[in-house]
Amino acid sequence: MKEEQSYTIKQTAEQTGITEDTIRYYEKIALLPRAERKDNGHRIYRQEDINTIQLIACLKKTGMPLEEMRPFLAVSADTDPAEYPELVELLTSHRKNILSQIASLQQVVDFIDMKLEEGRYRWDCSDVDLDGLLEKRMGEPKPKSVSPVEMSYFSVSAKAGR
Amino acid sequence: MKEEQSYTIKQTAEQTGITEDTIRYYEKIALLPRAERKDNGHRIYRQEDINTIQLIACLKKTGMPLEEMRPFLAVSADTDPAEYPELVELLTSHRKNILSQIASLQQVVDFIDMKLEEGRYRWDCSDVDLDGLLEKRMGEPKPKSVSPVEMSYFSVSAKAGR
DNA sequence: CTATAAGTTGAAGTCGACTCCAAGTCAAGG
DNA sequence: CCTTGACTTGGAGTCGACTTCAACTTATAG
Repeated sequence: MKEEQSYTIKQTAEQTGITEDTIRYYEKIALLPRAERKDNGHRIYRQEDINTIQLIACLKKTGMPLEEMRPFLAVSADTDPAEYPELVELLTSHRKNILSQIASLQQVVDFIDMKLEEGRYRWDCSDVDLDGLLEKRMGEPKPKSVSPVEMSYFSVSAKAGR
Repeated sequence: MKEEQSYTIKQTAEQTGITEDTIRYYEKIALLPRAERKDNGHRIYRQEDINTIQLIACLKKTGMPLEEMRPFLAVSADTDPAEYPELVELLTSHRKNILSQIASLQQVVDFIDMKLEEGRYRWDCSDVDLDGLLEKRMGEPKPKSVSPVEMSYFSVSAKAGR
């Protein structure tokens, strides 16, 4: 119904938080498809392209290397994932990946919270119920999936006999 | 009560998942304090050191650059954060940081879930209640902090008129 | 007509984080 | 005594992801 709006590279950069240089770079390494050009050679972007760039930005935040993004960008376009079993595989595997990342991050939050609490109450020595400490912040019960291995640096701070 | 146990660099690498080379590298750039040496010059590590390395590994997972870790490692040792206001500042600010990272990650999970759902039910065109879709997975109500901007790539997939 | 702004290109440079290498030391086994 | 293995060092090389650069085109405003 309405003419598809288009944006300059500068506008696109502003909207996505990705610099113009980087956008061109992504095009160069074919992470983005070659953008359409105006008669003067300037790139033009549509909403669709901006969405793609935002997806890249978001995946970047998950620490995914650019090369690994390629298949995701294929999905983001118009592929039906159900038709490509290995894509479904990929999606579910990365989903698992991210969930474990979230757990990692939550651990660091807990670590910080503990350090902050420690500063406030200033306990000296004496074993303290760490599980209890973790439990009492936030309303969420959540599975508490923190592995004992990764948990170990809590103990250093808990005793820190030095 | 019991003699403090010590580990070789190899054992330390195995326990932390960080390679020997990388551990030496961290020492070189003084991210880790110079490790004690045996008479033959070989490094020896204690549990405390292993904990520190594991904290580094964990922070790495949050995408933090090595340089930014330095203050955190100071905290992890035996500093009382409450005595260094700028450290408390730092901790709370990074805490905020991580929470927003978690939100980002959750978005990608939602994106993946949506794509997967889409494949299963195969809707054609027609606006679909995205909020409803997001809401119905997981038990957690959670604030649903996803910004409209970052949300935009959901719409591309939802209509994808192409 | 010229200056300014906004873009173009290909190539080179930078930076963080490793990763690898050569040359050497030391201890134990055959 | 020689070899093997586990380490040491300093320094060089690699890799991903930009970032900067020089030289150029095109459109608009004064």
